[in-house]
Amino acid sequence: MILVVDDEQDICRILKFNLELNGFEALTASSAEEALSLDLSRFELVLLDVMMGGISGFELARQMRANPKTKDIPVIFLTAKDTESDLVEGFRAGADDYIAKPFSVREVMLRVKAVLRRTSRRVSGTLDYESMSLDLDSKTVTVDGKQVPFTRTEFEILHLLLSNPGRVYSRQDILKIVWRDDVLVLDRTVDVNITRIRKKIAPYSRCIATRSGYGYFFQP
Amino acid sequence: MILVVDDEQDICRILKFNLELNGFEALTASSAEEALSLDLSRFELVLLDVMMGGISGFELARQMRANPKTKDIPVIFLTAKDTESDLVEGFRAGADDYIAKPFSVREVMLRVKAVLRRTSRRVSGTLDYESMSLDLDSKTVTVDGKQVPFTRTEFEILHLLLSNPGRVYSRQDILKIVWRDDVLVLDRTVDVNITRIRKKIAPYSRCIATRSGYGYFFQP
DNA sequence: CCGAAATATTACGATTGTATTACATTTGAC
DNA sequence: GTCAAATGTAATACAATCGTAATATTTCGG
Repeated sequence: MILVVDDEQDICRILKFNLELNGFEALTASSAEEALSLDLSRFELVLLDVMMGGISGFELARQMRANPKTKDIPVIFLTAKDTESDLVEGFRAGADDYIAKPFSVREVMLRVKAVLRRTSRRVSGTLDYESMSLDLDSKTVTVDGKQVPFTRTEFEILHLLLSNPGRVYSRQDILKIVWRDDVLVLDRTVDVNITRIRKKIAPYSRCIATRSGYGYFFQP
Repeated sequence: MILVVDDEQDICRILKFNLELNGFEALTASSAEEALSLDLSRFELVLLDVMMGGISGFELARQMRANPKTKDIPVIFLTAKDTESDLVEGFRAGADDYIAKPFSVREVMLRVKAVLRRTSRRVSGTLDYESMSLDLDSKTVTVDGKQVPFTRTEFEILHLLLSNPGRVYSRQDILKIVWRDDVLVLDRTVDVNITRIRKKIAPYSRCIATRSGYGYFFQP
């Protein structure tokens, strides 16, 4: 789900329409205040206008960064201003990208996809939960000090879930991120892999939780 | 120290700012000519725009490869062009990676880290594991006090794997690091060389481990 | 509690990925 | 140029992985 925040209604409409055309879900808000009234943690990405009455886009982004629940959500700024100080301020506020108005819709879509593709999955180091550890360099999983053999697919799924504990990923989300674009696979395949992962991380099976009707998530 | 070469001032500024935010030192140049006026040998990595007035990024990379002092400095190309032939020319000119514009800043940072991690190999001294020793100066391998004849390719691969025990290197990683940039070789070639290495280090064969779907790594 | 829908589990065959061998081509020393 | 070593490719054998379908179990809404 993508959130568009802009005080120009037309821009909100155009972006929402095109995002949906590209297979994304989208919601709009016409001010930072309206955005703040929403549960921001459920968005995967925020497209954010800088110049708005009331709270500015920069300020909203800063507030998002300050909140643990939203600090990792990527933000792309939309702005007519493109002077150096604004760019710097934008990135200081935590921009993942920057698009100057007037923009082409096509360019926005490209950048959205580019940012989402890399969203919040670390590529190096380890992810830990209690005595379970996932090493991104050696691509190994350790439970209670014992190394557990994981296949590539299983590893990638656990990596994804563990990257955002508590966040629910639909089967489609998981398919989009873990599987390559060109392979076509059934939703049910995810279930099977979840079962395999649960079996392998035995003591923590219940940490891979199911949200019936929605998908899966890692439950600390 | 990382050098950013791009004729768009904004891009230079954004990248410099974010590199510094990520703990790197960075310098910028707005043309290949300006870059050449610097002492390139002190940089660990160069982010290089392809399309620039005057000397192109490709040409600058070629000149760097021709100079023994700079030939091993990794280069990441930034480019709006993304057709296959450009990719081929890029890698021929010595690219370690390739980022198409528009890019997300987060992605650039990830790739910078990835390239630096890949290329951080010691060049002198010895690498030891139990009774196996790899001498980087004489380029010889010794197992149980006996010198084992290694070919150049085999030596380089073992060197790489032994540089980061436990870290998984994909076949593409290995190809990029061990083979010359202008040589085009199949992934499967790596398999064959791994087999040859395993045979030669007999007692430690199983230390060269396979991570199916990912690549190979040295297992202490 | 009941039925329907969603999820879990299992087994198995197809697919993909890896190992090994043999062979052809290239390289380099003499 | 010749020979031997080096090295990439292709062919084949082998093994692991992964997706599907069939079946069991759980969850959800009333």
